[in-house]
Amino acid sequence: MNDSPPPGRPRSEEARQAVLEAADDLLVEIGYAAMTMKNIAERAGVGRPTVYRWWSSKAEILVEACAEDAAEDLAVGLPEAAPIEDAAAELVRYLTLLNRFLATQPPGLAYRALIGEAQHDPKVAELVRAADLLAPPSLAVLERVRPLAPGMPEQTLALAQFTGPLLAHVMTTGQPASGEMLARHAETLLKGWQ
Amino acid sequence: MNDSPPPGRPRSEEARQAVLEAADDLLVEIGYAAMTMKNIAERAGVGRPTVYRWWSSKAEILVEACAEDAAEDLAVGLPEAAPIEDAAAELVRYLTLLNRFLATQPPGLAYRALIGEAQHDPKVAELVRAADLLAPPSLAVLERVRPLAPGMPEQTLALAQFTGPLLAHVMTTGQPASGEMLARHAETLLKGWQ
Amino acid sequence: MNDSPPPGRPRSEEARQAVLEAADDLLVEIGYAAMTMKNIAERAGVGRPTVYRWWSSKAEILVEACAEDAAEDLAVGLPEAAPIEDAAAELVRYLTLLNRFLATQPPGLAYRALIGEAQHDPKVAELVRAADLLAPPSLAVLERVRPLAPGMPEQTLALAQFTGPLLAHVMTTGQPASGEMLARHAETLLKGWQ
Amino acid sequence: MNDSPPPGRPRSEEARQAVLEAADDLLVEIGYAAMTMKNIAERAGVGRPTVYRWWSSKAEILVEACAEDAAEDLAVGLPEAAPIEDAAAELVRYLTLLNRFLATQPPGLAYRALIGEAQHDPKVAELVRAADLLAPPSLAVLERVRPLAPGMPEQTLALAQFTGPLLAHVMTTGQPASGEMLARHAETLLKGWQ
DNA sequence: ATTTAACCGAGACGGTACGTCTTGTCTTATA
DNA sequence: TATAAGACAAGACGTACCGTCTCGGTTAAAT
Repeated sequence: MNDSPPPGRPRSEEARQAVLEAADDLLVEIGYAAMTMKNIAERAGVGRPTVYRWWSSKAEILVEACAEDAAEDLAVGLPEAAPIEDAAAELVRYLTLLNRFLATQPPGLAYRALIGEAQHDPKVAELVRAADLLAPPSLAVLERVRPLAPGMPEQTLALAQFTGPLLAHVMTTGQPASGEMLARHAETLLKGWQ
Repeated sequence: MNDSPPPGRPRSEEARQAVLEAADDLLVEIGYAAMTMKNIAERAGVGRPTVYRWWSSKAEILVEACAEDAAEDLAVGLPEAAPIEDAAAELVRYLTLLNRFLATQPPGLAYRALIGEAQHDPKVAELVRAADLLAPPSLAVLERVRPLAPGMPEQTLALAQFTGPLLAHVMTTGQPASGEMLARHAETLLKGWQ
Repeated sequence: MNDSPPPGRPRSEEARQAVLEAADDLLVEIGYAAMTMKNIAERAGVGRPTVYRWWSSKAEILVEACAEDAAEDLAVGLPEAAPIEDAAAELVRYLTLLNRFLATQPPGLAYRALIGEAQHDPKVAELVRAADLLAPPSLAVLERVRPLAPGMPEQTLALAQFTGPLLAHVMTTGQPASGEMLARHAETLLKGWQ
Repeated sequence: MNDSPPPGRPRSEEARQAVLEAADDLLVEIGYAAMTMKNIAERAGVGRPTVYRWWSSKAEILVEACAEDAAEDLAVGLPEAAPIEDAAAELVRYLTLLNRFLATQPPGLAYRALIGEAQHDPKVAELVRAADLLAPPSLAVLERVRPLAPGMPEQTLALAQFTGPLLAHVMTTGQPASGEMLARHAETLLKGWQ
């Protein structure tokens, strides 16, 4: 039914990409705090109203900019069969990935900046919650080593226990965790979950 | 040696208190994002340069404003002897305290806001790290149930495993954890640490 | 020769009328300053590029919109014979008409707005000069009571002396002149021209 | 009584002068239409809020900028005694001054721009009316050759008859009047006023 | 008692991002 | 080819806050 496009000039995909890339670049180059809607627009070579037409804040741009990249960076790429070979190794493998993601990779920096902003602004909190970048890949790994009822409490706790220590460590110290720490964390978890 | 006070009018303790209280109030009333050096000064009935003379950012004010209160809110007030009666109960007791602190109490909101800002601004990150509000009380409780070598890796990991899941849960969902979650978290930890 | 219509869709007379009427209406409703090409187009229910295709500024639209109306409003409608019955009365009659035109009638408001804009923008100045709304009817009346060589200096001066005081009065005070003022002005002129 | 200055940093006379001069310069260099609050501020080397703090529009700045200059340019500098020697010469002398003022001198351009803007904006109209740049010097000359009751109608008409034709001529043609035109205008007036 | 020096409040300063507006051009599908 | 709809790049709008400065006035130790 709704097979005719809306009237008027269609949205420029070129402009959209330029804005997302400009936001990515600026995050790395000057940091979240120094990013403004103004310099994103200038960097993208795009009019300011064009930015405001499609996003209402730099947080919204970043969410869109890093959602895809994050999924990519956190994809473990395991063989789907043969899951239970070495549970600890699988957890450590993902924790190592996540550690690098949060501490050094641009989408990880964006994620931390967004979680940070979420503490100041409920709208950003809702955005980040809706994008839900971390939970799906983390749960996918978790469930390879431990069946979880999809009900809230058990899943929620396991997820918090799995990634929470790492997330909290990186966010409070600004440094990645050591490999040893990750290994011993996995051990503890598996022992506690027995 | 340096026993003579500096010449000139001494710093006004009254002004200092007014600024700290104004910051506390504004955080609750309008939130971290809407706080500005300007409205803190106005609310405190203090000149703007007076604020800048003693603090260089709203983060610095908040750190000073909430440091004392935080210590107070997180003091468990246990009898110092008779430690090992029920380890799980002690952990849960502290987690409950911390849960309420982070999710509902003003100094806890300030702490989260500061951790958030720390993701954007390295100076704030350093400030929060230096104030180190959470680690001491958390470690105090931890060591009642488990001796920890003061060396970094073991202590750091245990601390992250203890409080990290809760901190991460509150910061990503904006909601307090359930009592059941805290209880089962303590159980898992003790089992994993055996 | 050129008797075949140009190819393609012909210009929409409907759109032209809609734009002119929208300009007229907006001038009265919101004033010249608040008029924009944008709101003229919206009011007319016409695309913005359509407006730009045919007019290059709101001044140009107004000139076209008020040219015809102005001529109408300033037509005295005298019997063509029997001119010299009462020269003063004829002058006063026209001055009264012009007074009302400039101070209260929409095309008069438009004319004043255009003369105003002409002080800022040479292109508008040229436009208004080319449209020449006031001189022809004023000269027609003048020549009924006083023969004027068509050469520039005499005609130009007489015209300025006749309508200039009224125009200047309305433009500087924003108010119409009083009837007495008009009558005494006509008297003075006739005496000075003897 | 009110002999203590208001608290706080006093207004910077330097900034005020810089803004007025920038406005004057820009009017001549780029014209009224192209002037913006922004480029006035930049040209003056002054912050934009400083401009808005003291003036609410470019018209207001121009009124303040040209008020003094206008009075100066229109001061005839006649001997105060011996008035009635040659009435026509006196009128022509002033008309010549006014002609040059309106057609070529910066404050005159500003005055025309303001009268123009007054047709679009009632606030500017009121401003220009309040500044009343032209009437006082014109009336001073008028009264040297013809006593005028200070009551409104007579004075108002005489003023309009004296300067109105010149003002209207310059504003509608954009050109100065010829010397001959001014001379014959003075003649006509004196004859009409006998 | 006077001097001195650093404090205090108030508020203007130059600067810059904000989010909105209009400008004139463009790209679509439709007529 | 003209149309309406509407997105586009550009840039001015007027407001807010930034951090600094300049005032007059206050406070208390050192003269």
